[in-house]
Amino acid sequence: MTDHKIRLETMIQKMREKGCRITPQRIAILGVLSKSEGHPSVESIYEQVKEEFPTTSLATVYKNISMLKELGEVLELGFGTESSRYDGNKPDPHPHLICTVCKKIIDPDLDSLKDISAELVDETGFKITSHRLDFFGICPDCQGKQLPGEQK
Amino acid sequence: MTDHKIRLETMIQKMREKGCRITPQRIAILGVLSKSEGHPSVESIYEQVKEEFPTTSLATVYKNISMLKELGEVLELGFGTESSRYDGNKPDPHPHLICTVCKKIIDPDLDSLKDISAELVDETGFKITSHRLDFFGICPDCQGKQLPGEQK
DNA sequence: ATTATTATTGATAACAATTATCAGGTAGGA
DNA sequence: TCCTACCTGATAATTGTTATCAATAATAAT
Repeated sequence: MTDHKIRLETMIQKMREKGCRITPQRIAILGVLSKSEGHPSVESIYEQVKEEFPTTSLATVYKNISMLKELGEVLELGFGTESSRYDGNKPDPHPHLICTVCKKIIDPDLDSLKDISAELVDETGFKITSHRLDFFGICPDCQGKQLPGEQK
Repeated sequence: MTDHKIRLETMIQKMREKGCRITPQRIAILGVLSKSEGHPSVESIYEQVKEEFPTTSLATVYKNISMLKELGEVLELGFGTESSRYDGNKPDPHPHLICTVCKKIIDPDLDSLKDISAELVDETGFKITSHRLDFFGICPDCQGKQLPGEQK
């Protein structure tokens, strides 16, 4: 069984436990989330689900994602006015590296975060519940595409 | 001369250099930004400016902040759907610690970030231009206010 | 100081992502 | 199979922010 199949089953199980009904649209949305590597937007999920269920409404996608957020099964990455991106495979906070040109988002390996977090608790007395760490830059691909001499 | 006076003069000077006109409303907005410690929202800046200039429009506040962002003189902290908060005193990216109860934002001291950033460049080949690091939690004050036995 | 130019202001309309509403449909238990 | 509550789909409402535009006022030139 592939990773994304396992992840899909896990999400379906979580929903069942909460007494949610398992509809075909819901499975399709969970499916897209479990199989995508690239932190899709709602719009992107919507487009993919519509291939299978052409009558699907955008509202349905939003409602399901909202439910998954409450269940802690999806991580939302909001970016100001731009539409949010979602991670259905690693729902716990982790660092992201975002290309500001092509909007690609990748998960770098960084484990020095825990130390920082512990340091903060000592310093401030906060009870830390979550965090968000994003690095913005230009990926190797997009650096190559830049015209010579072009700045930015 | 106080710190915030110096900061105010710096911002006015930056504006002049860009050929911007120095209006009373503009000075008032810069004044609020330079003197506030608590990362104000647009709404909060608006309220403060209106005390001095009651006819001020919200649009004017937005336009001035937008201009300051372009000049690199103010740091915007967006939080999804909630309204953004602004730092006019430390416009370069730095970590924040946010109380999810009272919405207070403080600037903790953390300098291990540079190492992480350098590590990322090596690993991924990205050209990193900026970053964002936020910790969410409950501040000592709000921990005290929680009712005994109350969770979350 | 007066005038001309043009950025800025203030009021409001427009916008875009997300959320709420609600009638009709359907999953899942009796 | 039938019931009932949840879910879907279509669309209206919401909210923070941006665009529009006529009137105003800051600056440079006279």
